[in-house]
Amino acid sequence: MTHQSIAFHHEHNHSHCIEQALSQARSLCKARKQRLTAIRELVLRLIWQSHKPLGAYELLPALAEAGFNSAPPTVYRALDFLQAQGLVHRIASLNAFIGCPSPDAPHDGCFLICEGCRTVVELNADAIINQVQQEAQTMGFAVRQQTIEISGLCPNCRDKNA
Amino acid sequence: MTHQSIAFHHEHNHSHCIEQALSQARSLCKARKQRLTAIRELVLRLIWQSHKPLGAYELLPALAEAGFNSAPPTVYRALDFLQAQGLVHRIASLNAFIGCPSPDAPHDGCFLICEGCRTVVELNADAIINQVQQEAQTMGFAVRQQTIEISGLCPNCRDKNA
DNA sequence: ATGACAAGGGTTATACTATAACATTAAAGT
DNA sequence: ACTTTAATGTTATAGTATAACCCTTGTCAT
Repeated sequence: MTHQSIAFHHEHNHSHCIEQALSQARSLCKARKQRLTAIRELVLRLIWQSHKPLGAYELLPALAEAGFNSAPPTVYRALDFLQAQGLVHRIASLNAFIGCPSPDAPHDGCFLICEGCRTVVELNADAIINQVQQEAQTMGFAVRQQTIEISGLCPNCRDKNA
Repeated sequence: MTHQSIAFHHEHNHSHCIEQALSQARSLCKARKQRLTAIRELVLRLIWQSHKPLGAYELLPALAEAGFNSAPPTVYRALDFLQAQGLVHRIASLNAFIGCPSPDAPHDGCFLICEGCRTVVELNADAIINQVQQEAQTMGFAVRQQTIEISGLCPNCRDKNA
């Protein structure tokens, strides 16, 4: 099983995903002298509770339960920080957020979004990105950011429908 | 000048773009036995008034001026129709809509979005789409829809900034 | 230590985007 | 003409995101 396809196998031990994401976040923030505060860490943990993206407003109840303010700015601030650190990505086509499995280097994700189970996998898609760069260059266009979101059916859900 | 790059040259005779888009829309709808009503045609014309995407709410004042109801559902219905006919695309990363230059065959667009002048160009990006298909196939993922939106600077704006 | 400054968070209000639900009107087919 | 369907009008509301202001807490130089 490749790293990338793990999320499409619902039998995987997901607590590994969570713990790895959190410990990586802690060490990255430390190295960058950024503060992974309680709110920020909680939001990151909540987002990593599954491989399904969560909307900002879905996070608010859990913040309230944990005793924090649960007005929208609170969660958007945390999300802004996490995005800036590359710890989460925003999925524009879903208005939702997903944890980034490789936050070491800043990058734009390339996502496979299952319309059956809503699982999202981030591809390591150099080939696609290079292709985009090449097309853009032909037009004299200087790429700054790429939004690449592919919707369809993951292997599991495709088989179920068949 | 290629068809695709026209929008990045602001000297082009844009009335050609508008008239071509509208006449093509009329003939397509006729062939498909779909009704390009006054509201729908107006919305399409408004969207084609530039190569910059427009938000749904930016269209409402013009609808009101033309004597139509200008509540949100009116414009969203028109946009839904135009999207279904492939006459406009929605840009997810901007929550905005842009005219499609090649509505004959249904397709997902691949867009270059200039952050300087906000002009958007739709690429004819078979190479990218094939690359995406290939990556997805490797994962056993069945692609249904692609959202590919590239932000950056068009040739004009890039030169200005330099 | 302490004061100045910057960063984070609380709070209220509001902007922006999109759809639900139901009533009314207009068009198309018979 | 009658029926049926499609389109539009209308009101209300859901969902997403940010502005603005204030207070608290952490950081750092002195």
